[in-house]
Amino acid sequence: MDKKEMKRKHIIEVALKLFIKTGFHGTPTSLIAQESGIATGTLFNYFKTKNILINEIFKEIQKERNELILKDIDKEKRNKRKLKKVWETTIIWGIKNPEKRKFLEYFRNSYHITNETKAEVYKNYKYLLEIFEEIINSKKLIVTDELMLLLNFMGTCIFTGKYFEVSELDYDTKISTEPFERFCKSIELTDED
Amino acid sequence: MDKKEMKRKHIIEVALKLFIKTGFHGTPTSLIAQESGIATGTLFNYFKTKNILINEIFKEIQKERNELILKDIDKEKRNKRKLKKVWETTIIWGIKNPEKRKFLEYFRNSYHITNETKAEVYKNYKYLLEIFEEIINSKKLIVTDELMLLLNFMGTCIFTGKYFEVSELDYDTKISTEPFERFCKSIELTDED
DNA sequence: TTTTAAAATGACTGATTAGTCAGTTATTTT
DNA sequence: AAAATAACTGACTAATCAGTCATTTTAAAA
Repeated sequence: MDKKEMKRKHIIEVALKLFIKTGFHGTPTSLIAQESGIATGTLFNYFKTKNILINEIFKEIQKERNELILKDIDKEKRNKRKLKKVWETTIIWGIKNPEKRKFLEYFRNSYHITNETKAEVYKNYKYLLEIFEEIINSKKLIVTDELMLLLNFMGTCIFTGKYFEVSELDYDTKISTEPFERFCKSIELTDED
Repeated sequence: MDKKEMKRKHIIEVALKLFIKTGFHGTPTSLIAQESGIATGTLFNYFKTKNILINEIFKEIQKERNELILKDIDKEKRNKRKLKKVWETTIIWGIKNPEKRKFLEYFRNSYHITNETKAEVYKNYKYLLEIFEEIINSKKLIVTDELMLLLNFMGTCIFTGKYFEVSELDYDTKISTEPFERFCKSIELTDED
């Protein structure tokens, strides 16, 4: 990584922390620059506007998280194991990266994030939809559609992550597996699937 | 309701819409006043600061929603029926009040909401925790604790609400019941419970 | 070493903002 | 009806902010 890219990453890291602490409009660009150890003017050499900056942060985090979740997923043959991998990686990433997780939580629905940025994010869920479609077909489940199943899955997963945050516990496979197994039970997904 | 209270409610309604559209710092108090049909100075007669305003909105919505959910809940004897009531009311309220739902979603975790306000909100979940504690004990479930079960329940419930939002479907008991029944199945909760 | 190009600087600007307050209007009390 | 009180008004202020640009510093090329 060249010097310029390193500096860019550093600014993103600093701005991300400030944004989750005091919000977008609550964080002056002058402060972002100061905390990054650069002049205000320099900040705008790296990101043309403050809006572009927050969108770049969003995309960067989303990309990093998604690549991690999808990594090696195709090595798993069985759908249950695939889901388990997604489940665990999502939760562990959230615990290891509390600030990034919070950033996504805070700004996912905010008006600062452009539709273009949001569209990029939705693409990431395509592979999960396909898995659920397959499960519905093979198990002949009576279920509204794969989107409903995906949302139930994500809901339980995200809120299990929340459990670790609220209870301030370290990650524990046993605790994390429990709600996952309950979800599988509810759609009759076994180790054979 | 007296005139003053009506005006207060009106300002809250206007500000709520603006806040979810352009955020806290993105919404000038002058605009809130203008859209409410009052002078800027008058706004500050009703709410001493902008921060107090957003916290009041938050508390008001949370209270309204919670009272509706808890209404008549004790009329139900069986735990499954109690949960079903919570489930349905939560989702239906969200569909009927998309702006208020969004407001809670956007600002629940934001730094504008004081700890005092947040503490008030957490109290609302006490009755649900008790229900889950009872279920765990009576069913002798192997489960981390009642908080985990509560979060799994809320996660699935909120994301089922999200399903209706994303798919732009009207409320449908059949569609809504499906994921609820799946959740019950996962904890072996039957109509007899 | 000298020249050229790229990167960084920070004082500055034009615009905007939350909240004030002296004065006005509406309402209630005497 | 007059006096007293309460509610409302909006121009104003002191502060803040995103983004600019003329100048300086650093790095690369000749």
